[in-house]
Amino acid sequence: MVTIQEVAKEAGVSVATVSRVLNHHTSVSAKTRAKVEDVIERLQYNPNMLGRNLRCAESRMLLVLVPSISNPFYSKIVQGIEDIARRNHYNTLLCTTDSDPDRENVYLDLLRNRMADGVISMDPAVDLASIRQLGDEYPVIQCCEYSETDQTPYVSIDNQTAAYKAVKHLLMMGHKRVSIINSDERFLYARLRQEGYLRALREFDIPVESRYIVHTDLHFESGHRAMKSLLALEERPTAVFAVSDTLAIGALRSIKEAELKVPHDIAVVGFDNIPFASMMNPSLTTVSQPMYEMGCEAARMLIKRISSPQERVDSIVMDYELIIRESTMG
Amino acid sequence: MVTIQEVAKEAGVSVATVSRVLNHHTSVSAKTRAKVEDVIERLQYNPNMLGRNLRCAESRMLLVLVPSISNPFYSKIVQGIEDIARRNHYNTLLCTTDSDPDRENVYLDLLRNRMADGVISMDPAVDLASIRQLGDEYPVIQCCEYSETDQTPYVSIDNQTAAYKAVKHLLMMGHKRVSIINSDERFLYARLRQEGYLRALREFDIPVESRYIVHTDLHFESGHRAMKSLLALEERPTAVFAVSDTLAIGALRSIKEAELKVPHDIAVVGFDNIPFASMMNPSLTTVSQPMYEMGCEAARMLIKRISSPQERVDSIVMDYELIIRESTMG
DNA sequence: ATGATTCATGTAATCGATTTCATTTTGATT
DNA sequence: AATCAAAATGAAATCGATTACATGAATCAT
Repeated sequence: MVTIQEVAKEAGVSVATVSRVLNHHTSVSAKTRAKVEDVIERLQYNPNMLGRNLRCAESRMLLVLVPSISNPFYSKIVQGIEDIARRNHYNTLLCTTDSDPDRENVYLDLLRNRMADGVISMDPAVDLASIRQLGDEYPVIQCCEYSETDQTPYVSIDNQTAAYKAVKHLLMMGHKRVSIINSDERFLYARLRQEGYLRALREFDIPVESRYIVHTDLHFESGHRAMKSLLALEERPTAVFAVSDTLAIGALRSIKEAELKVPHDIAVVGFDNIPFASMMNPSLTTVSQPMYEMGCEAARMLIKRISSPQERVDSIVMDYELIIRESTMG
Repeated sequence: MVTIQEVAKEAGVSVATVSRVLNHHTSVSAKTRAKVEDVIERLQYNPNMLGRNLRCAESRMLLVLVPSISNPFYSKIVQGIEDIARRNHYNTLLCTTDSDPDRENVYLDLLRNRMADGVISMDPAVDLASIRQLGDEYPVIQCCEYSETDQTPYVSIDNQTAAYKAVKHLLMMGHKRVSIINSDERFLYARLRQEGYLRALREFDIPVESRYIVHTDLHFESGHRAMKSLLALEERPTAVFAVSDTLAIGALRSIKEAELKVPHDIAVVGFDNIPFASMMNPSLTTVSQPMYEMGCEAARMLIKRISSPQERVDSIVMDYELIIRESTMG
């Protein structure tokens, strides 16, 4: 492996000069610069970042924690993060936690071990207490999911109102028996979206029925199963609000298997507007979050936090949009 | 930040001893070990991996190149890679290239800059010449896509036969006008799958018609558009083989918009068996690759290559399975 | 021509770990 | 108690870069 020393020797200069050339310092004569660059080219020298990073006490890596990359919701966000990161000469370390605190902790060690300069967490199952504590010592940003009580900066949308509007859309179409397929209420977004659901029902004077409220995880199969149980009810719902498109897609499948028609027999609303939502048959009404932009903002916030740790960064609440498609409008 | 020096001083030993404790060397007395571990705990010391890695001339990072993480096909493979990597104390650096050679090259610099110890490339658009060259100097494994001519180890399936079987399945059901929605023939998998398609037609004495062969990229919208143009043909096909589930899903959407029935009017076969395939309406017949296992194997091969560079690693061709669902069987 | 100033370059310390080699300590054997 | 091998520990070199500081050369104003 070619090192800076060999380049220096070959070019007949000191390593300091080579380093200056590498880092585009001004105080190198054009002649020397040319000579060094020539040798670099000829020897095919590539600087060892471990050396540089050790010396500069940075890794130029951003840690990104997602529950899973199978959920396309996250991939757009990650794209935004990556674009901003790359533009600022950071690389991203994308880690899937499967919402497992142990795995999560292994990854957070990368921060403690200086292999990453900061972290963006999108995992709702994150141990919020430990994130808060980590946030005291390291740059941490939360994306989508966050804690209401502590001061870790986050970027998110108004989940409560978004859910409220989605459910209101169903109620305006005359539905009286509206179900919610929710994920675990441990997660803030799940609680908020359920609040939105309840708020809409209240506004339309519709009594809350616990049999219409189901909890599960975010997999297709779970949505499938949840819907199946709802369909088995004596008075089955005529509309369903799923807190994630993946759940809604599973639900659609269940409804089809029961040989019922969407939206005629049952209307379905999802959440996230993943690319598949528009491809479903019927296509899925859903709440669209500005995923790419959320990723960008999260990355910007993190980089700002890293480069000026004393400056405060404000949380951001972004806009969303209810996208009405076939699954609610025949 | 707490360093090994501070731990050493606090514990009243040399840094060498602390290092030995960290690395579980045997020649440390139980008493000293306990004392040091105590201090480590008390000071909340976390070793700086940049220091260690510089010294050990390794980064313990595996670079994984995928065209995009929006395609769920890759996420299962990546899971396999990650599991094996973590088990061997490697972290993975997941990078999306968007099949852009420039971006790809930026990521390969991570290898040259010693921020990664090896790379698994899944990008079919990879510049094969540059990968081969890289393979001479660094540990490189190709996954799914590979080069027939050079010796970079790969893990893949028999794409030609898999495609052949998929198309044969359509022909056996009596279809005479079978179309293929393919991606770019620059890619080996695209060429092989097309060969399989041709082989099946030949076997059934069906003349090849170029209007039934379309090329595009892998996005939904492209499948959607491609299908639309096929439907506009005077004699439209009665069956379609799409070389990717994403294309097939776009095609399904097109067919639905044309108010035709699948499989009654047109049968559709996809490729990859992404999780969405079984959720579609109708559910999608497709070729299932052992994605998770392929990822595992690729990671094992890469790690082997890294730890014993002189030893040869053999390429692996894995099994696949044709999964027949509603989109071909009413 | 001289001293001050700027510019280009080099020397050597430094980042935080590991590891070789030398030295000290321990403990068993006689 | 003396001897010696084995075990435990420490001093210092090392990985490959950056950078503070020193130094020498060139430029400039007077």
